Amino acid sequence: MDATSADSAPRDGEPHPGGKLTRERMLACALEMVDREGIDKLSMRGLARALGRDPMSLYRHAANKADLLDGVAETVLAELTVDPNDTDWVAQLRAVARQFRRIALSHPHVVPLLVTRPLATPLALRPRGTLRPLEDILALLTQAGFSGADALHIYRALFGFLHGHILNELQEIVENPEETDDLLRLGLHRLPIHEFPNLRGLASVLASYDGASELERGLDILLAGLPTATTSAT
Amino acid sequence: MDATSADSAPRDGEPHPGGKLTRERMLACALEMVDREGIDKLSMRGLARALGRDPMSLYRHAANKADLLDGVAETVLAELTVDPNDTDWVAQLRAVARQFRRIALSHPHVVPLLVTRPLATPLALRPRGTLRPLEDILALLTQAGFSGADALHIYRALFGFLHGHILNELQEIVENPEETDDLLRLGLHRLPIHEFPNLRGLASVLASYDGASELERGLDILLAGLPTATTSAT
DNA sequence: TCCCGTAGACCTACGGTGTAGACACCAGTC
DNA sequence: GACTGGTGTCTACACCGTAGGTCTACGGGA
Repeated sequence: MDATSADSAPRDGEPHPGGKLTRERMLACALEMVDREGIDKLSMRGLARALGRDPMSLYRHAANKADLLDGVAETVLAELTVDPNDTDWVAQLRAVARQFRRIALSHPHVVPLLVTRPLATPLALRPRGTLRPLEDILALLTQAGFSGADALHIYRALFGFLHGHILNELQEIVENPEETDDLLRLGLHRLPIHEFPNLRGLASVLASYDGASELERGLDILLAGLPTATTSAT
Repeated sequence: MDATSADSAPRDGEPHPGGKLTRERMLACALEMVDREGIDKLSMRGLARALGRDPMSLYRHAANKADLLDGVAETVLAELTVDPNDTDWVAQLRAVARQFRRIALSHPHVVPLLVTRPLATPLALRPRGTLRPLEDILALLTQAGFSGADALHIYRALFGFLHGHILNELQEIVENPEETDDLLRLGLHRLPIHEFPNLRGLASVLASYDGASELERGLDILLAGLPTATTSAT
């Protein structure tokens, strides 16, 4: 009675294409959907449809929708790797920053989750994968000679800046990409001239935003200023 | 037949307590609900209930729910005032930063809206009240001698930092406020010791976070570093 | 005076949502 | 064989955002 399938199909003709459903597969599929259609198009039912399962199956692997979203954020953040043994802490932080930017830009729809979910959960209850970069950066900085308090301070300054920067960068949305005139491209002609003279005058500058170099300039300022604001090390 | 009410009641006995519904009243009520119960407890139907109207009435004053949320964010941001004629631009930016922090802390549930809504809308289509601070700060900085490009750069750096800072500060959630031991207060005892030694060791530092002074230190670094990163003025 | 346009409020209804609760099935272990 | 715990499924409930249509009051020409 059974078809060509391996030992995973229970009885009917191939009900579940790829064997058992795991949390990882569920999260991967959810991430893919979010990347494609944005965060509020993700529904439990839609996700189940994409996986070919019953919607209620998902609740075996996530307590509720919030938990699923936490999982998606954790999946993305897991791409971030920190080397706590790097002896050049400045270089390592720069590397982390660039990595973070790259990850955020490749999952723009997840960014609201990344910056927003921690507001709802006490630190110790957050997904473990979310705390990993924090722990590793603390290790990096204490090995570099900073006190725990200063290390924490630097972590906060760095990620505060990173979150702010990425929110800035993702706001650069062009309204009419095919238009050549910057004012029209950005839709700024809609603003009344006498109320927003400065803003309208900056069309060309707005249009030429360069996120990568903006990040570097910010890092320059931050990393130059940090040691003097703490009891400096090395 | 009519009761004590003023000239606003049409016929039945006092159908609408306070006269006609306006966008301002609707937004004020929405803001109050969000402040009280958080953002995802706000529904059109619930809001209508609180206002004593039919749910569909709200659509006379907001195109849809997203527009309503934009309105709430705009209402909050309207509390922010910038004096573009201040001759001391550094002091003025500091004042704006402190104001922003105060506003954000008094409406913590709106913060996700403040940092997140702009990601969905091109700059020129955002609510006007949202663009006001930008325009005013550009005016302030160009009057101080900065080029338009540098002014925009400084605005971005400031608000990037502010958003990052406030997201940081609002993450400080105490799990068991009545507990005296910091480790238990923050729930850090739940983390495995061998996986998160540094983080667990920082319980006391985490518990004594001071947002106000953190903001000031960040501003010191930022405002000291900015002029050298641009073609400095005054 | 009549007429008409418009703005505000309301009602109904549709197709979606998250998820509680109960039940069926299976693999292992005693 | 009986029991147990993880997994999948089905049904059902309460709620959501909002399209479409209707009723009423009001203001301004004609």
